[in-house]
Amino acid sequence: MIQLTLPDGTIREVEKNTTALSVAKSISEGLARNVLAAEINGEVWDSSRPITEDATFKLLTWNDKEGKSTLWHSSAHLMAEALEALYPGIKFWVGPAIENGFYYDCDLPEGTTLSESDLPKIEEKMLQLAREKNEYIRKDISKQDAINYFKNKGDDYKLDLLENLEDGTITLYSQGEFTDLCRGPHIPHTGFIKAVKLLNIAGAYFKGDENNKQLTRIYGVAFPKNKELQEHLQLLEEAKKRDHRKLGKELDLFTFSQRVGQGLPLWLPKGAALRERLIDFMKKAQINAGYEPVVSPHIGHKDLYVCSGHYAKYGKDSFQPIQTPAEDEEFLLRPMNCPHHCEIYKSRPRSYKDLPIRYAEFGTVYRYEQSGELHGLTRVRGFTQDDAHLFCRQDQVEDEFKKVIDLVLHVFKALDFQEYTAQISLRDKDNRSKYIGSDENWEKAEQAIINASADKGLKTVVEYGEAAFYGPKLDFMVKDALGRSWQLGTIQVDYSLPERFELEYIGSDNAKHRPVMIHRAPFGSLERFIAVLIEHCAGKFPLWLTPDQVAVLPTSEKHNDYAKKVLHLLNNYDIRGFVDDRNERVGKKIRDTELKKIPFMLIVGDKETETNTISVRQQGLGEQGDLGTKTVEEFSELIDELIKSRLENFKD
RNA sequence: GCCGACGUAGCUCAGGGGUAGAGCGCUUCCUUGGUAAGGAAGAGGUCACGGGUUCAAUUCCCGUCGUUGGCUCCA
Repeated sequence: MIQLTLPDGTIREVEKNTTALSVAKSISEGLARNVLAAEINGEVWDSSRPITEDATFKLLTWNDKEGKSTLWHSSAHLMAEALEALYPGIKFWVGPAIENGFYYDCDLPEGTTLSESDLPKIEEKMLQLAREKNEYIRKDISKQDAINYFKNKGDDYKLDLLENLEDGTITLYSQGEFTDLCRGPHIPHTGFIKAVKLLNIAGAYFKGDENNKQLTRIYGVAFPKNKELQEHLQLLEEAKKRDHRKLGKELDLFTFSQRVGQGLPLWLPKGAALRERLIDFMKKAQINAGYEPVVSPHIGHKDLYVCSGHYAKYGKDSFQPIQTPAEDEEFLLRPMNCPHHCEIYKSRPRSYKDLPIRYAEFGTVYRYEQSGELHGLTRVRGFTQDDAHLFCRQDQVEDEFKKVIDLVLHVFKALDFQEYTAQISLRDKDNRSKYIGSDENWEKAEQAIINASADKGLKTVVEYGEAAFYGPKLDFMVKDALGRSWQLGTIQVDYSLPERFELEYIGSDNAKHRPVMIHRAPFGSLERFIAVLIEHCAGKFPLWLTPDQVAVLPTSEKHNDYAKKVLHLLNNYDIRGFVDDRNERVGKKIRDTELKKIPFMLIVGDKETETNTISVRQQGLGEQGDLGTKTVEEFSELIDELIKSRLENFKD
């Protein structure tokens, strides 16, 4: 007999070689029908694998993350079986479960190509095979036997995998007609897979290296119930509705032009105004936080970027240098603002009493992203960073970090980002040769970030080896309403640039010292930030930021003049909007305004004109939205109140 | 850059070897209407661009440009 410790701490005595599945059956048949795998001593196992010793024991179902990935991994095998049946001679590389489904990389027989129109056929084959309820059978195999098997099958990629595996640890899994090299685990049989959707086909380089052959990658997702698939598809639909490219067009915020060039956004009046408001908001906060605005040009001499090291690292893949005709000098479109700010720092000698110095600039930078990398506003070739560089003493790093964290949280509050995590990126624990700067300084800087984050009560994740070569950093990840994660604000310590630019200050000991530099951008880039913001709020921006706060709706053309007068008054109170003076009924105007998500509708007709008032309706609340009749002044107080509750002044 | 898909009116999209259609939007007219769609008429397209096949191409084929999913997840 052996002892199994269940998650609730109870201990169950069972026969040696019992399987998780039979334990589940002894609890309840219903449970057993839902068991996908089991966690034995913290390792995910097939539910049919005999347990030979005392262990902690947990059954995994669709409700567990590991249960889902087990089913998806098995679905990848099922897809491979279907592919092999439909395309004999196909070869396979790897087919893992991923965050939201699975994929398999494969090499199609010579002359065969796959397109999305082939996917339904593959899905159908998969479901047909699933209904056969074929068991996933695990088999230990010697390395030599495995090599022989795949050599015989002609599966070169699997032989490549086998090379790196140790004899004695190798297992095969088979279901139906398909056998794969696999460490498992898998679900009991294919019948658990009730619904399958293959999502797209993509090229993927063998081992991710563009010098290697490109394989065909098929992405899919699978579920134990058809209803879950339908829900998943609905979620994808919802994501499409929130897509910032779609909403950006609908809301007249930005556009792209083939003539101007790909990846170069054009901001339309409404988008530009929204952007300006964000910039003003940040400028105000930064002034309060002791930043000094600076301005520098969009190009710089090549030598500047040779000095900073950016030329060596990015020069080749960048926009090519601009030559001057007479002097034959070379200039680059700036890919970063920091070198310029270093030169501003260097413009005169600095004393330790001057530090910290905080230079801020909404600096537009240009980077040549590969055409395939471009994506809406999140990946562009010209963008504006809310950049600032802090020059400080080593002993000031922690305090500066805390202040920047405050600033980032100030931004998140104003824009209603409630769910965020902070990632602390530190050096690789083992390999320290790739980092520049002294061990001692790194130690101090890493500790400073950890302390500052803890002090501010941030939910943090520490990632070793994710630091930049020039220093550790703290990145803020924001989740949108659909749970997708985006990296926005960033704070990075830099030991490299002060070195390269030979930045100095005179210490209290009258000797020269090197300052520490901190890069920080709470928005990251305005383009990317606005994109994420659009998706986060589904186009319904906070009141202080939204392009039109009100629509004035006259009930008939007779009241257009009064409506214009109202708008004029509102403008005097810094409230923005427009008059809908179309020749339409008020019901139509309300409907259109509701759909455009404009926060307030101000209806004016005979009554209002006579009494010099407006009838206020709030968007999105239906009948609840009727706030009654108000004077313009009363309404403006209401707006002020609403904005103030969200937008506090940043206090240092 | 590479692999796949897509490109038809301002927007969303249908169509298909015989030179084009819907809804919304826009313009004009009728209506002057009170909290989610009043009615009528009209203007708008070299069907991304270039080449080929054909009596005939927006439709089929090739190329270019652009957009888009992916190219990190290692049995």
